Amino acid sequence: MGAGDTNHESLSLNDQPPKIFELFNEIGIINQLSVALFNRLMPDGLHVSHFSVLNHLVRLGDGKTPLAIAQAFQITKGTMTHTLSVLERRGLIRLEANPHDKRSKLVFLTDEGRGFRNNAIQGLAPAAQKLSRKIDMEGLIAILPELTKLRKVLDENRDL
Amino acid sequence: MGAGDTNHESLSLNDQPPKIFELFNEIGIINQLSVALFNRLMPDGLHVSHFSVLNHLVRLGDGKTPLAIAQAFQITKGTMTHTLSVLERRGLIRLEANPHDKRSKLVFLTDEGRGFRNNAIQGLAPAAQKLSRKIDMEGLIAILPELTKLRKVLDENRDL
DNA sequence: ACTATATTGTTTGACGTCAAACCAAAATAA
DNA sequence: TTATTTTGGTTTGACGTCAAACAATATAGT
Repeated sequence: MGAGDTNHESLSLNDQPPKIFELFNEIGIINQLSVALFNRLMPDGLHVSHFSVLNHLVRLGDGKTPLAIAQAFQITKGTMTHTLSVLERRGLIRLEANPHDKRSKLVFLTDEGRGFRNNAIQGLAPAAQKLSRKIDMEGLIAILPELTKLRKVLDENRDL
Repeated sequence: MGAGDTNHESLSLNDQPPKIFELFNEIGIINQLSVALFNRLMPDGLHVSHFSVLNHLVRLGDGKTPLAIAQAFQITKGTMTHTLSVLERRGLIRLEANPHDKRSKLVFLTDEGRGFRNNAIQGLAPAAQKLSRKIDMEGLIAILPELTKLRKVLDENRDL
């Protein structure tokens, strides 16, 4: 064993970073590059987070509460307040009072919101095509379950 | 085939999201949760991005240019300017003129910077321990090469 | 040498994100 | 019913991140 090797599995001061850090690092870079790419492809200077919300409402139906949407994306409710305010300012959603709970609101898509979502999908298509030709889909689909497992562990351990 | 199914592989308006989007989504959530976790564990309100820079300089040696560091982390040079300004304000690095190129600077660690990095590692250790007991390391290490491949493809296609 | 082009770093402006403090309404307990 | 606690949403303040425009220096081409 090398000098300074401490024989427990934590990150000791001299070690090379353990594989798990490498993994988080790789995931971080993939996230940055893919989000930056998506953002560049979004119309009107909007971001993938806006698209995600609109897409969510189209696919699962609107009339959801802000909190429910925040939880679906694992972001804080404060962040969702902010995202929704941008969407509302641009006229892509409408916020209404929740008749069953005066603390809360319900989010509805406007026609413009649906339109934006469809445009964004159109705009994404060419890049998705090009990318899909260079990517090993098989291999990536194969690792998806492993990532899902990791996500669940992290989700269950937010209080570490 | 269902009505509206268009039979090309792009994201059509009625499809469920293709697997590749699911993958990016899962990666995004893992990134958010892990970064938020790391940030919470960092001393003095600093963030994992600051730690990453200091750690990079310890492991690979300081006296690098800001641009070189930015490229190592795949972030823009503007972002690096900002990160370095925080580190400098806190006295964790020192910026010097580059004698070989008057446009450029060199980044050096201070003793405080090394200290911060070591503290951060200490602080990380307990959480890393707990997490490592709940994580399937084997499985994750196995998927690392697949992620690396994806990262490289994205990196080579920033201009999509 | 001189001009045109490329590169390093900074600035600006718009978004994202979190954690923590805060308010109002609802749910629960006393 | 009244008091206490919990919950949905907003606000604040500090960071991250990008793209685009800019200044200063370096390099290449002629």
